[in-house]
Amino acid sequence: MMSHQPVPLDETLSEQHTDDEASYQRIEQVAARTGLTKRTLRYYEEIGVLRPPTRTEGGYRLYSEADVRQLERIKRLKELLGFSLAEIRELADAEEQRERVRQAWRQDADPHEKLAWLDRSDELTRHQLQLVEEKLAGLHEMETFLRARLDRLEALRADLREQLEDM
Amino acid sequence: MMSHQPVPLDETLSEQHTDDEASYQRIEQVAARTGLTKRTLRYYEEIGVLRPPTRTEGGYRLYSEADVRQLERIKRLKELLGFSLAEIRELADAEEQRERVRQAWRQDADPHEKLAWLDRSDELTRHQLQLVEEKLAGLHEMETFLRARLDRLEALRADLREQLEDM
DNA sequence: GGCAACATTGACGTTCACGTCAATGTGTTA
DNA sequence: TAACACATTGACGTGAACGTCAATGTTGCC
Repeated sequence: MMSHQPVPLDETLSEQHTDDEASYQRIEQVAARTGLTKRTLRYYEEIGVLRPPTRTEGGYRLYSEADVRQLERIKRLKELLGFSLAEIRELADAEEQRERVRQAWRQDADPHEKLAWLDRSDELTRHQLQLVEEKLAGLHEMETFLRARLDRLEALRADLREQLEDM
Repeated sequence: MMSHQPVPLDETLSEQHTDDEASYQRIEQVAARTGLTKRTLRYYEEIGVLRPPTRTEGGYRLYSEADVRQLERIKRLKELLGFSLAEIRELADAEEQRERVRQAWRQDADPHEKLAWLDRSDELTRHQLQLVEEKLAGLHEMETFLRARLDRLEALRADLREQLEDM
């Protein structure tokens, strides 16, 4: 009821202005860029896999470039790797935890506290890595199997060609 | 109403008796071995991702070792690689096509026909391989990223330890 | 041949990941 | 400031992948 420029509400006094926050985009744009639907964007926010973007005074969502990157990561985790949104949410939560730790890092001077945080971060990362490694192992097995089959097919083909030439 | 031994109906005159068909198992057993539920086994059969197993005269399902292996493949495709049952069904259909081609292989004497079949089989396999490669690439990227993070964490840890020793 | 244990087929219920529609408010442009 | 495109929040609908329950039939064993 009194808006002129589409200026985001918070982050105007953002601590680090990584020029990600320079260009905000509305939901339609982001949907088009990511290949997701508007409904999906709202849903991801609703269930907590995407942190709520900023809003205009009127309540329109304004997505940052960082948000778009996160959405693309989510999309890959889902489509390419078959993670459920629940799993993705776990990963995202872990990332946020890590982020908070990084923020607090410079605040805290106690090296023992810092070591504990490092260990926590390390553990989270190793857990994620393990998930990835498991899937990698399975895929490698399939790859090997399929390549072996291709080789066998090629051998058969060679036999056939030889047979044909001999006649 | 007149059954004595749990002898499967068909495949008793099976063309090749690969001693897979030697030990048939009932649904409970198979469920326990595969970690799937009985409902899931029936469902997979219903939607066509698993070819219907043989039955006793009374109608009990009897799964072969080959069936169990197929179920384990399906499970991996789903849980590890995130394929949908629709995708898995496509892959299974392709496999069956390949199987039929193999059966017909010895029947047909025309080398040109055989070459055409080889090409078809080759194409199916390459398609499957491509799906796998795509997922592999995505996972490798994630792996690299996570390993780099672990390295950075280790570097920070080393710094901290040094600091502590100096005091 | 009788009985407990396990199987079968419906049929309906549930969760996830959205799709779709309606009622209403916002942003931009003429 | 009127108009029109685009946004918002409910709310209900949907397809996939099963879970669960009921009614009934089968198998193995004594």
